Amino acid sequence: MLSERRLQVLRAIVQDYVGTEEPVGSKALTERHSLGVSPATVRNDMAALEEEGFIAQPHTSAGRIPTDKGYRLFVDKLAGVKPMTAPERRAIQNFLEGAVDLDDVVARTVRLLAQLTRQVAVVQYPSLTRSTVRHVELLSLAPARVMLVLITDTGRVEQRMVDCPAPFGEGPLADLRARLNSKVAGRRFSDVPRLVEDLPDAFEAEDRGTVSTVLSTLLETLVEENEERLMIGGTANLTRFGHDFPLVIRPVLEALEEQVVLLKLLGEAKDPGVTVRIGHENAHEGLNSTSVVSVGYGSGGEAVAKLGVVGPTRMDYPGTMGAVRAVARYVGQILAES
Amino acid sequence: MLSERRLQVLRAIVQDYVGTEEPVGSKALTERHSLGVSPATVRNDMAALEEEGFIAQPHTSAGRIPTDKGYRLFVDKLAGVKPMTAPERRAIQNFLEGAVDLDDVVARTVRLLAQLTRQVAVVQYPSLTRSTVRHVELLSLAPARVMLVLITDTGRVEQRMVDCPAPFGEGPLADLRARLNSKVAGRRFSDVPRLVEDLPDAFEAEDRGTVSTVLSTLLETLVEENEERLMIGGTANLTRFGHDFPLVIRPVLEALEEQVVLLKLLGEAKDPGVTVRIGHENAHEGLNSTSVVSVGYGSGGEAVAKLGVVGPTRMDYPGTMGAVRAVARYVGQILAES
DNA sequence: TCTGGCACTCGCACGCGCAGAGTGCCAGGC
DNA sequence: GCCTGGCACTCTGCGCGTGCGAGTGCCAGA
Repeated sequence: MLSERRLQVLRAIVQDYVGTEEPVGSKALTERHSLGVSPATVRNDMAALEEEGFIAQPHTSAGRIPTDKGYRLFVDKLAGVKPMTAPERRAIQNFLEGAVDLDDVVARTVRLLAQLTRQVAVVQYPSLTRSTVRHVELLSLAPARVMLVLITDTGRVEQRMVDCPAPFGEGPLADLRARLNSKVAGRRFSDVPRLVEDLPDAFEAEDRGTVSTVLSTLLETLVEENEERLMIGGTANLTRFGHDFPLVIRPVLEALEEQVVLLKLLGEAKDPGVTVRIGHENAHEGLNSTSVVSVGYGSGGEAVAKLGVVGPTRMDYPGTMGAVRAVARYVGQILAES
Repeated sequence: MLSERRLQVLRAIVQDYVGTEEPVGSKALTERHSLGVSPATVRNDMAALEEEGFIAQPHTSAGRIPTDKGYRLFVDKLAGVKPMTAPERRAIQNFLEGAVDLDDVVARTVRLLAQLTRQVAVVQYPSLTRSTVRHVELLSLAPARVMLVLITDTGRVEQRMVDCPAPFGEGPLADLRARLNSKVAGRRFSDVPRLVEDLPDAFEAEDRGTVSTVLSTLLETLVEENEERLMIGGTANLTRFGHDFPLVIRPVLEALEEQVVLLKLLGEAKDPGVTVRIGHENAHEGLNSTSVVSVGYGSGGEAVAKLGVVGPTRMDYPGTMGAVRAVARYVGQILAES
């Protein structure tokens, strides 16, 4: 196992490299951190760290830079989560409280995260399947045309147009609306299919087709929107990625446009706390030189969606993790209130 | 005035430069375009074009590149709009027809535009103020809490939570819903304020406060959402901007995140047809080295919103204009159908 | 186990010269 | 009057060699 001092050396290397963006040498280390030993000793430690794969040199006779494995150790063992200061927390809260609706909450969250971390922010809309139904509304727009509006407890609204196989009167429509709501209001989305199963039986034969059509549209909405939406912001921060960035930035931008990729990325984070995926730990190739810091957020105790940031592996992990955690917490509060 | 041949030379320069991304010289020009004259003659023409400010050389003894003014002349006089081929048109139509709701229409449009033009696509959501009301729905969520749902003829849905000053029964709520819809359904949003003015008078004194609150939330929604939403896509295409791109790309990404800037940009395009703003013609500084090609689209004869692309001034104008125009046309059709 | 010293390696910045592309201009021809 | 071929000139980009400095690895001694 690595000695205490070697871990200190690794921590110092990570911190310096994150700050300067340049390979760090033994002399510079002893000057900037009071390690209490000489550069020569540090050199031996560095050789050992390199042997173990925690650091590497870009080329002989350059300083060392941390590897993905080095960052991993740093995040797991050497660094905590840096909490936000009180003024920062107040600012976050104030900014989020100005939101007028769910879209606005998400939009503000993205901006906030991007600003705080100076990285690319990704916020997932509160998931439908893990939410509960607040209300289902049916509107008759034409004799054989119904609009279905679905409202979740997180304030999300989905609507669909339904073309009915036969004209559908106001009476049966009101009936369906009432029955539907009494069945599903307050229930989780995942329970809905089971709950509405026998609803058509309560209707006259002539309306049964229409009722089934409406219900299947409702179920479709649940499934389709399970493929959830995201909002992204702070892409301008990509320009601070590094010097060589034309090659790096391209796949990142592409990955960011692939919602599926991003959702998978966020979905992989299973821990209750902040999750960090470093470099090659990300399954997607384009993100091999980035790190993803993500966390779940929710209106109650349970996470209904994820949010996070994407940045260079060379990032300020403690600060980023602190910001991500704080934002998630306050977004959860805002959602619970509304 | 410039002679016919000089215009030909300018056209050839623009075409070559757009293709190769490199300054074009007199010799290359005569080889690739059958101008029927020698390089020396072309050189004289180029000198004249430079004198007039249509082209410039990056440095002495390099070829010429078009200036913003040169592109302007090219777009206005020398190039038409390249129509899409029949297969392309079919592909566009097929792709857009798969959309399930408005969000999806917009999302697909963005992807389509980005793919067709290989540039950054911007699509504005159909505007509220220029739309008409299809339906207003009021849902009682708690004794003193009402959800307001607004549905437009373009399929857009907006919702707001209303905290009432006093409990509001189902009876008055149904009454308000009916009166409200009979007043505003089918009317333009801009007419709504006038139409609902005297609605509170029809209610009992105890409910009037609540009715006013609901109405003012409705009006607020109209105003706030007048600040309209956008969707952006194809940012990965920014990497094809040029070699020097770190400096160029940054302000562009920043501008793209400022919805206000983009909305203004699209808003400036007043023509009924495709509008092109080249380089410094764009008011926003960050976009001084980009061109914006935009056009209005709408479900009926009238434009309800804009869409367009942002790319390097060195772009294929005829092709881009053709793609933008075609996509706008088909999106309009899709919206009219739904 | 740590330290100071020393030789060694390499990347990088700098200066130089050369080749190539492209221009401007001029004198001559149609 | 306009076009053309020829010629001298200018500039950039590239390859090459050199010197410098940062940083390392190793070793002997405390």
